[in-house]
Amino acid sequence: MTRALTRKGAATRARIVVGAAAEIRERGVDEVRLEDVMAHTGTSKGQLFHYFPDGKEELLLAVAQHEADQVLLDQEPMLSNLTTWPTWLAWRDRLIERYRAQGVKCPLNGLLGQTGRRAPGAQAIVVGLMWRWQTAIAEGVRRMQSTGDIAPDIDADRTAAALLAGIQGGVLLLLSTGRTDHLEAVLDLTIDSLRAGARTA
Amino acid sequence: MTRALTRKGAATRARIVVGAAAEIRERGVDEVRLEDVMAHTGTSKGQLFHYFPDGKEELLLAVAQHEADQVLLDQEPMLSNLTTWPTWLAWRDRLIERYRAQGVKCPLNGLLGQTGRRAPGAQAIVVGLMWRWQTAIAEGVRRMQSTGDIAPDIDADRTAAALLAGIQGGVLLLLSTGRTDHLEAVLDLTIDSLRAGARTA
DNA sequence: CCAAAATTGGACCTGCAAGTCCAAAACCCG
DNA sequence: CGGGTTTTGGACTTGCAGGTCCAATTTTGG
Repeated sequence: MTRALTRKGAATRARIVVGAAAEIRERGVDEVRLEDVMAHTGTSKGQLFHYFPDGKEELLLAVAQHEADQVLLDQEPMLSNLTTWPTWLAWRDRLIERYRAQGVKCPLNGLLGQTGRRAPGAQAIVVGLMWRWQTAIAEGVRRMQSTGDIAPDIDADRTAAALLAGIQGGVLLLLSTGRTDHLEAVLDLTIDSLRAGARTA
Repeated sequence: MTRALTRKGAATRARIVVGAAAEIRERGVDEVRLEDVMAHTGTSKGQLFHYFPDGKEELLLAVAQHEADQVLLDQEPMLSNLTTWPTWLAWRDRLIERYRAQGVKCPLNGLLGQTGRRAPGAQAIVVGLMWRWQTAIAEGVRRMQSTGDIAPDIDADRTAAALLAGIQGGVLLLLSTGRTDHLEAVLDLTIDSLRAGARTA
């Protein structure tokens, strides 16, 4: 079934997903036609429906998964190693740098706003992404607590939830305003707050 | 020009905007057809294009403005009177209650994600909303500083920016997960942090 | 090297939703 | 009341994007 994929076929499929993802990031989900994807990836309509029998919806789902994975990969290796303050700051810098560079071209926006409504599966992908993201942050907080760098009475999960929300909102506001002020404020204030608490313990 | 509106005409126009807004909140921007609006508001195509000559785009813009205004109105009178801790908490409760009730049906999502790309004017509306929102919060922080309830060394604008981002992200996550956990965490942790700082001053 | 299966190209179909048009009805004001 | 204007209804046009189909070509495995 899924085993019916030649090396060449797999390559084409991947090319379509990556190309479509780029196109969508650039111009938004509902501005991208299948024809655009075809042109941009050098494929034909027959190929699109060969690799994605359910058409656009299935393609969007694949793109969503691809983009979601990418979001977390971009934060490595910091995100998985939030064990010292320098790492936290490096993570902070990476986030800001990444989103500043990317500007208005946000994969998440497309995933959440548009794809989410259509494909029920996309919802699950986003939830999965957020869950992994938040878990990684919470894990970081706990490790810092174990070394005494963060006060033990802090609720790691709740803090991670708030920080994640702040990041998402910061990115969202970046999309509207074009500025990273909000994202920076969230990260700086939250991290400062966590550091300040350490001495209290 | 705009004065060529009979009392009846104005009523019809308003009915269209309100009805379209409800429809969009319920089912998402790109799931709502003009025909749906017509059915839901008891109007004809002729009327739609009579009151919104530029068609769907112009209608969406009007809806966006309407929804944006509504967002802030829903937070009154608390948002304009963040002068005591009880008011802050009441504001917090109102926000959570409102978004919990509204669930996945979020006007902002539609405005930002979909409308934003299409109509350049919608972008401006969202920015305006965020600006007013953030300004109101910052004003609240400053007033609390003037009464000594919040530490004077806190950067009101930056704090407001972070809080606003947190709220937006919290709502965004509510859309994906269906839970208000993130929103609550942001509000509680931020407000607690502000209160804790007071004694330091 | 051959048959079966996967891959590819692109013409064609189809449905739908935005937008156009105009004539009928209601309304306003002197 | 009466002429001009606004309001209303709904049939019709149009373009387009997703999806179908199939025949040609390449690849694979034995």
